[in-house]
Amino acid sequence: MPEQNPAVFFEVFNEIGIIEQLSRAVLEARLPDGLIAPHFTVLNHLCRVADGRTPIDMARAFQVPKTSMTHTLKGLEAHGLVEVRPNPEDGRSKRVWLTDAGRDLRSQTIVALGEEFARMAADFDTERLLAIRPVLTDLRIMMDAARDP
Amino acid sequence: MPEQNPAVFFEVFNEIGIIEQLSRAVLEARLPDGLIAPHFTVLNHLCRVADGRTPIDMARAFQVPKTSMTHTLKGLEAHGLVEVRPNPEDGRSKRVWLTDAGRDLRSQTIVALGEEFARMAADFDTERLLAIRPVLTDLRIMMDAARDP
DNA sequence: ACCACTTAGTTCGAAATCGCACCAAAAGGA
DNA sequence: TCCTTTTGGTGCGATTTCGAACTAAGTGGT
Repeated sequence: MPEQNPAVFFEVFNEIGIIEQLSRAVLEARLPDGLIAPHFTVLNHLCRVADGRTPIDMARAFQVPKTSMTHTLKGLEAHGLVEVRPNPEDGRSKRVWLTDAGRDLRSQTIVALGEEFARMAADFDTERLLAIRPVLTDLRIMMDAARDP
Repeated sequence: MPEQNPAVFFEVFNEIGIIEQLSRAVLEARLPDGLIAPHFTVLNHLCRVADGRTPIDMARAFQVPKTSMTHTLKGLEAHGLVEVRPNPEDGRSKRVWLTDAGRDLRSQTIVALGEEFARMAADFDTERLLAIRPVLTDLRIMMDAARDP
């Protein structure tokens, strides 16, 4: 007979914390020196979602302070992976565009990660991941909606 | 017809990254000023696993550099939550002991989190968490074993 | 006993995160 | 229009993370 035991949140969050750390290490091992996970996240977002986004849009999308986004974009710009240009429609803001180098680096990283994930898939049934994905997504949505505004 | 698609790793890690961020925010909102998640992790570990652990043991358990552990312990010590004493069995190392204040803070935080998780359980069926927990655990174990030594 | 090697911990410096304060531009009400 | 408020972005400083180099102490081979 199942009971609603909130303690399972604790255990799940604990595992998630460790997996996040390990998966971040996997990603960063495949990035050039000086680039870390947040840099890749921005490249990926611009590529998948919408090139030409404003910094504040992305800060909100990733739920990081805008000062952190400024800093991350500085790093990407220094590596020639994005271009930050003024926004002609709003003098306060800017727009961030991928360069060819940025697009290339993102693609290469995706490929390298794909290879690594394929190796992992030999040791771990991806069916089980398919099964938990919707639960993680719903959990994320619930928590996102619940955070204090 | 299911196929082994490594891309599901990407999606799962992405959700996990977001949930980690949100759950860390939930924890840190319930900690006193100046204390963050790693501080609590150490308190919890000492309480649950073994009081009197050496710093290097905990650094390895959490897979953080030993310099980070030194820093975290400095913070806990400054708040009077742990005591760091020399290890009589090994002149190089130290042992970390919870103070009463440390034990109390850990308990109170667990209670506060329990209340928060109970609220979450009203919006999210904990049966689904129970179901994914073994998958997360196995995934963590697989990745832990796979990381380059 | 000696000496090379390993191990635990710290110091130091670089990079990252992020709150606070600030500026410039936009928005909106009177 | 004028003036207040809001919004996007940055500069600054405090804290965190973490690698490199160092010290002190234990280990082990000869």
